[in-house]
Amino acid sequence: MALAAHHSRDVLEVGPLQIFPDEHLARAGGRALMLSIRELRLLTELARRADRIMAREELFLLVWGREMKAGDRSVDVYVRKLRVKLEAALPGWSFIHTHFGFGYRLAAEPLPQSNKQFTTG
Amino acid sequence: MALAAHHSRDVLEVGPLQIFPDEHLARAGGRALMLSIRELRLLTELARRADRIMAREELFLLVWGREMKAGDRSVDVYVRKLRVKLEAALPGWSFIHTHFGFGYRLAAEPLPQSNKQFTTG
DNA sequence: ACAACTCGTTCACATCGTCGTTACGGGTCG
DNA sequence: CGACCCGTAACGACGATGTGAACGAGTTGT
Repeated sequence: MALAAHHSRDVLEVGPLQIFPDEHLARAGGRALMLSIRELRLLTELARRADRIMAREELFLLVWGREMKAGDRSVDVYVRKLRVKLEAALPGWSFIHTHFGFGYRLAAEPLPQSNKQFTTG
Repeated sequence: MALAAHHSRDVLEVGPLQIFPDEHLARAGGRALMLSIRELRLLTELARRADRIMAREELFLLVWGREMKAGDRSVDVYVRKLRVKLEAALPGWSFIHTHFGFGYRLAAEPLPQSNKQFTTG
């Protein structure tokens, strides 16, 4: 626990997810994710407060750098994009959790197994 | 102004339950619970007077912010919702106890083991 | 310069979650 | 046993969130 202020040099880890903000790169179980700037930025800010609920307004301010206008759905849309890519990279995991009326929370949680998928036959 | 208002910053603990009112979040043994606004609010108010019996009218006033009308069953319904989620998160524990004719009391109590579930054979 | 592509933004519609309510039945107490 | 208290499921309405798609601006490759 050296210094606090600049997030630089850091690696953010959330379960099998690794995020290297300075390198503009995120890895899922070692494999690099193909994320756009906004996507990576959003994931990064979520990861900085992993396992805590973040309001849309807070996220928007951190990622877009300006106040969020009422009714703006940008955060939702990008959460969706992230979910699709994370799901593709790490099926069986769930990362971005909706807290109705509050915001989103990032945390690596295994998906409830729906044991009907492997019909080993 | 450092008066009563600072329920903030607090963590309410009841056995394996943790409640972070400011963060709109409650945890069961570390794992985040998915509660709605009302549910969280009700749990919070119960937790603030843990182990003491609270009348429905008192709870309603604290959670809904207005007087409870006679015959209103809202508190009962939300107690039920909480019980379901707490039971799912921490089976083997009992949290919200009914005091017939008086109200409810929050306290973490281990469930009496009904040792008939493991038929080891 | 042009075409092909990526990205960000915005919209419209679909789906889901929450809330307050009600009804019914079982539980509890006198 | 009878009156009341409580547990519980279900409903409709409303708002919040999920989702796919269109559009234009900017970028890259040729």
